[in-house]
Amino acid sequence: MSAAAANTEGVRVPLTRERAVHAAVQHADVAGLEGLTMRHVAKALNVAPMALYRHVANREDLIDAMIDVVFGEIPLPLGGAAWKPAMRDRALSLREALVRHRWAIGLMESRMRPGPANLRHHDAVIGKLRSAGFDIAMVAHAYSLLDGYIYGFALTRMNMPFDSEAEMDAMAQHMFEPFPANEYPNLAEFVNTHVLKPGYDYAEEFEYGLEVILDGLEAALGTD
Amino acid sequence: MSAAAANTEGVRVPLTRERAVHAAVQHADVAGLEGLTMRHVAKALNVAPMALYRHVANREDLIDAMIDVVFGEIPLPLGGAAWKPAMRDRALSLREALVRHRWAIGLMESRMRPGPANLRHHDAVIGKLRSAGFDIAMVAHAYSLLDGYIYGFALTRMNMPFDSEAEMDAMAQHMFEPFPANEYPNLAEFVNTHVLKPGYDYAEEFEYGLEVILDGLEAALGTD
DNA sequence: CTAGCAGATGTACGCTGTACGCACTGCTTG
DNA sequence: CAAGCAGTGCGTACAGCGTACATCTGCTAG
Repeated sequence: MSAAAANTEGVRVPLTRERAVHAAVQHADVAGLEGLTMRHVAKALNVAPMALYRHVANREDLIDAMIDVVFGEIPLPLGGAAWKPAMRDRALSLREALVRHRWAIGLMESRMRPGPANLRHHDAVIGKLRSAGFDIAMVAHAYSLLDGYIYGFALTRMNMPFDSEAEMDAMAQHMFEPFPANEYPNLAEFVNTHVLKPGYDYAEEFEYGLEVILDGLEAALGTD
Repeated sequence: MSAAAANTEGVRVPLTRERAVHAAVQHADVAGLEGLTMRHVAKALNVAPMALYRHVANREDLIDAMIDVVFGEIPLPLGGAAWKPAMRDRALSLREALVRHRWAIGLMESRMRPGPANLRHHDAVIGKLRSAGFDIAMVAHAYSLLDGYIYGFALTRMNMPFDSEAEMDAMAQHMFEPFPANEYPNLAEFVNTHVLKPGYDYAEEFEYGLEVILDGLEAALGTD
């Protein structure tokens, strides 16, 4: 095989920052952030590990770029819609992106080098709120509440990727196993009659809280 | 030096799980989760790295135990107080614990092996809500909203440990540096006139959102 | 044809978690 | 007092990590 990068078809495809970042995102979607190693990303691209360093400064830089990809997937609230549906749509889009890219939860707001999509996103959201009559302090309140809730909800549900109810049930059993029955009666009742109830849907839970927050902000906006 | 562990005074102090976990918590408080290596914890205890494995199954098990220490620092809502002040106190205690132990944010709710303090805590909180008239579905709503907000707020503020305003200002400059001025006017206005304003206090921001959520829950409880 | 150069590579280093087996301790028995 | 035993700490070793550095390769400009 030639020294130059080649894909599986043997056609020469030069490695670029974009290709590297995309491969990294795809890998992290499957293997998580801990499974994201420079060597694995390189292997996915049919390239030597050190080749990546021509296009990214280091692993942190790669992750910064990956986060900006996630921000880029969230539509900007640009239209003339009212602030409330705009914020609701943004919250749902952001949540969907976080579900697609679990590894990004916890990193979205803690990067020291925000990318352009990141800044553009926040600029657009703030602009939407400002033009809807939120003063600066109220923007801060709204943003804290909304993003706190969105990221927090994603975070607390991150490690619950149970597609089937049986899987969920097994996990619950596993967690309670080391403890005597009835030691935690309230928790047991809650888990048994609610979380494990057929048809329980996290997405509905998310939207309930979102409405409470949006209504609370609307009320606060009126009394300002 | 004898084969048995000895502290700096030469008095023999047997290594225990508790001592190991405590040292790990202290180390993580300073060095973060990434800086928490088995070798460093061992060094802090004046012990060989592998000695830890007599008391801890592996690094994950150690972290599980550390998380339970954090849960143990949060007072349980036991008294006869009304649910609202009880939930407010719990939220503030939890937030304080997360500020003390930044490394724990993102791990508190995602452990597959919850410890006894963890389960006791959730049991007590659920019990408080139930005895205040929340039905099971309403408990789920309240818990999702409150914990989502608490953890999310902590998360979005995690990497903002700026004690001084000058430090905050420098960080903001640094983040905007690579971009042309006025490319993000709304964001710039927000950062300059609010975040960098003297006297801006994150704690106040947290409590504002907390009141909105508690009021929203109270209203929903009434109309149920 | 040759020079230069950008990009991919191979090697190597210090770090990590931790499997495995040994060595030492102090207690429990006879 | 001796013997054995269980518990605890240690030393060695290995695979895998991020990445510094020097080298090699193949394209492009003259």
